[in-house]
Amino acid sequence: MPNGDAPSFEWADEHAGRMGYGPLSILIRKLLNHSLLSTSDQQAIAGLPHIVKRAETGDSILREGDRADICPVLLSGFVYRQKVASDGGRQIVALKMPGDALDFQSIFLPTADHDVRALTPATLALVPLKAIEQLTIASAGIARAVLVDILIESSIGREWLLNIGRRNALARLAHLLCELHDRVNEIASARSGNFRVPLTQEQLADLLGLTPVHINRMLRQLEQMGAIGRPSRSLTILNFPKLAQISSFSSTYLHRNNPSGV
Amino acid sequence: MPNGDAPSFEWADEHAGRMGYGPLSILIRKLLNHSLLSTSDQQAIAGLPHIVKRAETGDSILREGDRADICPVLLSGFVYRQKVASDGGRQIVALKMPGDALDFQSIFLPTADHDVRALTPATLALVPLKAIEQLTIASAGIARAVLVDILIESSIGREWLLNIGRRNALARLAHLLCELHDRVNEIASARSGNFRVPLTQEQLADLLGLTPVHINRMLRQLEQMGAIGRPSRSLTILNFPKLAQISSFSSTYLHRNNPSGV
DNA sequence: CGTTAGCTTGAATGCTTTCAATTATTGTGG
DNA sequence: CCACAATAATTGAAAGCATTCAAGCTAACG
Repeated sequence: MPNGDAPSFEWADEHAGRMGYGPLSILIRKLLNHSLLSTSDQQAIAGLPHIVKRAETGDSILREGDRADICPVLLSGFVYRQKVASDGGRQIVALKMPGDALDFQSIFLPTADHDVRALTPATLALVPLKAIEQLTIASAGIARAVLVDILIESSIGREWLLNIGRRNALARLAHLLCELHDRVNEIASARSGNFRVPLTQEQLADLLGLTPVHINRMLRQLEQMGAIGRPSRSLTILNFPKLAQISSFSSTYLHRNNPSGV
Repeated sequence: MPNGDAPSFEWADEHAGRMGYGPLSILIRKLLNHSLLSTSDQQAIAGLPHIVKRAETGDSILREGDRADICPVLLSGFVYRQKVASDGGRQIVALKMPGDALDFQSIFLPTADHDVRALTPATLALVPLKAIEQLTIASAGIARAVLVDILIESSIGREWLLNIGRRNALARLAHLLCELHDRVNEIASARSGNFRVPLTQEQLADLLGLTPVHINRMLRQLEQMGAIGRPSRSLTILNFPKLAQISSFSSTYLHRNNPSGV
């Protein structure tokens, strides 16, 4: 049982229920970031049957090999996908933000190929896959929005491959922080500086294909450059432009267009 | 102009026109590997308007920043996706095989986030995106098949992240070769050993986040272990089990299920 | 038959890891 | 409220895997 002290990164809660759409309104908001949805589409999503559930840090939400029949939607908190190598080495292969659906994939691919775990305390809406599948069949607009979501995650994955494969440790770390900065600003109303990154050094290492020790040294370097701050045991972005310069960051791969601009 | 000597890896040609479905029959076969398609769905795909075009090794098929209105389908040969870092470093982020559609993404995301280039001489069927989009709207079965294709590519991308992020050079290389072996056997009728890999050492390096020099040394090591052969300037897989053992390869991430087994 | 792209090799360098030990922070229980 | 345990962060030194640099070689192509 968690005590009542919610950690940061619960912005989703600010919006829960807004627009009269209930918990799933955050999913609608997220989809509207890149896709157009008719009022009836939005109502259909809001009306999806679901159970709200709480997950604590580290909890497993989906396991490799599972055959899921529900699709969790992240209402608040952060979550990651991971794969584990035979020698025990772990690689985090995706980070998901509030409003993201975590397992559209299981609609079509029966067995999960990776784990999903809570990065921070999180709240989830568990939606039956059947219900989502029916919605995508009933509405081309919703099908489209779901697909765009999947395509953007793929695009991010490709950028990560470039990041891990071709950048040195410092640039790699800076690049990840830039992406986090941009993605978080997408859901929270943007306040450019200062954002507390909810990742331990070990998690950063598993995200970037490095070791915790080396992450520590690179963080210190970024701190000395004034790019980040590290009050007590946390990590904040202080100078986004500097991070972007170090990593040659360009956000085009995030595909954040206003959908009207089609 | 190419001379008449087709390189290896033109298996697609063996099937062109088979089943009376014309050039796109290979796309249908590929989709049938993982999805069920009604006869009318298959006919609809075969009937897609298209232009057949030839691409030579290294030709650019799609460029980052492009706004494509056609989706190339790979009829024969191999193709890869790449991203380029600001320092010129290149990362190959996907390999595509005959029968694969190369740019479903542009239906929904207007600007390309990566390049697509020919790895070998290749033939393409250029299909108007509009036509594909209409098909996916008209047939839930086709929409599903297209989506599954995208999801499997994503799954492969996640495995690549694990491979590059967490395995050493030798295992990384062995793992890639195992994947190629399996994916090629999926389209050609499987003959387990002996398969000529159409990648230069430089391309292998760009695929695995390594340098050509180190690839060379790792190849020699694999050769000495009897896992691969290197007649003249080419590369063949001799001992798949050995490669699988070196890299702890498991093919589940390829999601090759018979679609009837749903 | 020369040219060229791709492959091979050795030596030196270096980025990152590994190992090992210490310090700091958070949370818990007395 | 303080002591204690547990997790996370920090640091230094040594080792190692992979890169870089530079040169020579080989196969393929025109």
